[in-house]
Amino acid sequence: MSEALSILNEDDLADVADFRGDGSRKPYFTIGELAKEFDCTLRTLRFYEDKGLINPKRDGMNRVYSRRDRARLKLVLMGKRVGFSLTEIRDMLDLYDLKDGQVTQLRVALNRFNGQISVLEKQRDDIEQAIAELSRTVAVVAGLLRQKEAEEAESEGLLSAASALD
Amino acid sequence: MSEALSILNEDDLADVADFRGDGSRKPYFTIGELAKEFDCTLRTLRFYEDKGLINPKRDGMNRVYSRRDRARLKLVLMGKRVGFSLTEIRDMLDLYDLKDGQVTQLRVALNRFNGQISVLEKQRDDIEQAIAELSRTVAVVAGLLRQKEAEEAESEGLLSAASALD
DNA sequence: CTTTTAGCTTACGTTCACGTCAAGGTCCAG
DNA sequence: CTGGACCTTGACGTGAACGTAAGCTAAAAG
Repeated sequence: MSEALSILNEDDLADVADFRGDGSRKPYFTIGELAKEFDCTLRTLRFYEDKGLINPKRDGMNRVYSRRDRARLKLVLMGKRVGFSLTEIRDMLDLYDLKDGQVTQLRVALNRFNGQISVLEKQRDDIEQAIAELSRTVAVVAGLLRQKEAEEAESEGLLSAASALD
Repeated sequence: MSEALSILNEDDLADVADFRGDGSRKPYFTIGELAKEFDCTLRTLRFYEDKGLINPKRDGMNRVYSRRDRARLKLVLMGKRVGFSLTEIRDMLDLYDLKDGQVTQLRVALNRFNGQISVLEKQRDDIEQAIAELSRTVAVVAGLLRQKEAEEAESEGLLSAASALD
């Protein structure tokens, strides 16, 4: 089992992003620690292992998670938040450790990476559109609210229906 | 059944975004038309109706979708792409047609809108991070590939099995 | 007039992503 | 040495989001 090329290992990626001021630089984690840190259940972590998303070592029976495992988990949860399935996430993670440096393999990987990027860009645009829409609506509602509040303060009388757009 | 206030109806929102040069300004759609347009199944549309996401009128037995229904469907699919559950989406859609103009209701709605906005912003940031990460990786892999190709061109030795696309 | 097309309802099946017991192993404090 | 705390592997259950098949109606097309 050649541990392969591993272009960029997640240690680097996540450890950079996750630089901690405090001195907690633990190299290994138990399943319970990770579950608590990322607010998921033990079952979930075992399930992810079952699906090949994480590969913790063993100390006897017990799972031992490296920083790499932890970083991968982080990516998994990120992926989930933005709507990817676990299998999609596994495929994406697998791209990170290509099994060899064959030229054709690299080409395939590149294509898939780029594909993934455009998917993500589309997704981001969708979200931005949604944000814009919501913001506009917020503005309108806020205006309406101020108006209502003014009315309410002014006349303590009857309420008439004020609008009907359709 | 007072059809209520409906602060911003989706007609406006989506019709703006969806301004078509051609003159196809159909006011009503069949289930099949919508299914084809948005590339989903009839079952899906009926399912969404069951879940209260869309409310087509009926012509006898047959469903008749208005532009409003169509716009809502669009929002549903957008929501799905960015990882929301159908119930979350329904809640968000419900915010669009508030049942009355009570001040407290408006306040509640405003809060939920703003909450939704920050969720979306977080999501967008996640995605942007992922894109950045992937782009960096692409750069690295592309460099590696160029290097490999150069090596290969240099020594015209043996042809080892070059492909295996499983 | 039959067949195709499009739609309907009812209802069971499926996949994903876990939840929830059940039944037990290991180690440490009291 | 006994009770927690923490871990293990099954295995069945569950909610979400549909798929799929069966059997019916109504209209259009050949």
